[in-house]
Amino acid sequence: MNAWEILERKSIRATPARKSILEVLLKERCPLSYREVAARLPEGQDRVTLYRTLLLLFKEGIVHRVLDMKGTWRFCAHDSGHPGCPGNHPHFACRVCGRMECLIGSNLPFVEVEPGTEVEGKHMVIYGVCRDCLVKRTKKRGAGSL
Amino acid sequence: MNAWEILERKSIRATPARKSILEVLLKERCPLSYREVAARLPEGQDRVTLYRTLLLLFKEGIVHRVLDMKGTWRFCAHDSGHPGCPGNHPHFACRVCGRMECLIGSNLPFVEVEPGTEVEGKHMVIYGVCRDCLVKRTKKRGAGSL
DNA sequence: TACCTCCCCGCAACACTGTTGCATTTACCC
DNA sequence: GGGTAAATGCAACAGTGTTGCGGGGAGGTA
Repeated sequence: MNAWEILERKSIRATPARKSILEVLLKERCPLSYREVAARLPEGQDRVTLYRTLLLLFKEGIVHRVLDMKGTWRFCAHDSGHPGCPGNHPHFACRVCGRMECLIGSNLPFVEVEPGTEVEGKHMVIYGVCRDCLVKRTKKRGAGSL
Repeated sequence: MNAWEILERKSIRATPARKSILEVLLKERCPLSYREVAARLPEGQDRVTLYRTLLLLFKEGIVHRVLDMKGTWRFCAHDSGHPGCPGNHPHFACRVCGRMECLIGSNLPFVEVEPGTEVEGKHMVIYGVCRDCLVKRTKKRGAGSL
């Protein structure tokens, strides 16, 4: 399903700004910060419109969002082929390149809370160094020690 | 163990600012934001010093920190009676009052990541409405319907 | 087609968290 | 008590995210 169809199905006006923002998220399958989305949009896109659109897409359930280790929101769209989407999975954040990935394979585990508490959702971020950055680091070390 | 002893044991200069900040965290057992810590300190405490001190306490392993649902760091000190402290447990964040609690009872669950990835840590936040806020809400509704 | 209304967009301004550089002051060791 | 390295306070900055407001465009109605 493309951006236009998704917006149409939710009865949201498919304006150029919304279409292009959603297209960016549909293309990149990992959670992007507002800054990363902006970098993939034609220059001149208003900052506030981008924020508002991301929030709209989130509230409509079209994308999910997760906080990275810097405290900024990242937004991600998966098509409906993934059960439990949007959002019901842990995420991995690379400390080196800052990239984040959805760990689609596993669902968020159950955690017991104090009785009488109303649970609305949960977030889980695993952080460390991704494979690409580990490889780069190893290569650098190798070159340096020659 | 009091603040002075903790700092002494880690060979950190026990300045008044550090002692009072650590005392606040030792007293309140739930993760506090810089703003909440500042509110519990005598007025006039410098913002930057507070940030630097919180970061120092975290890096020294005296406190742990966790991101709340607004993307701000919260710092928390537990004494060493808790196994896996500091930090190896999920947290609960109340959407209404903003308060956060440590779910000391359970450890962070294992999650499988892509092979070749280096995992350094993980964060888990369960969000919803805490018991106190639920009670208040119920009372309000009750009063309104009379 | 003309009009009208609602919603989207862009701009300006703001609040807040967190960081950096630098000069001054302080705690600790001798 | 003096010297030194570290801690503090101040000013300034960067970045994220929000709010208010006016203009303009899309879509519906007559």
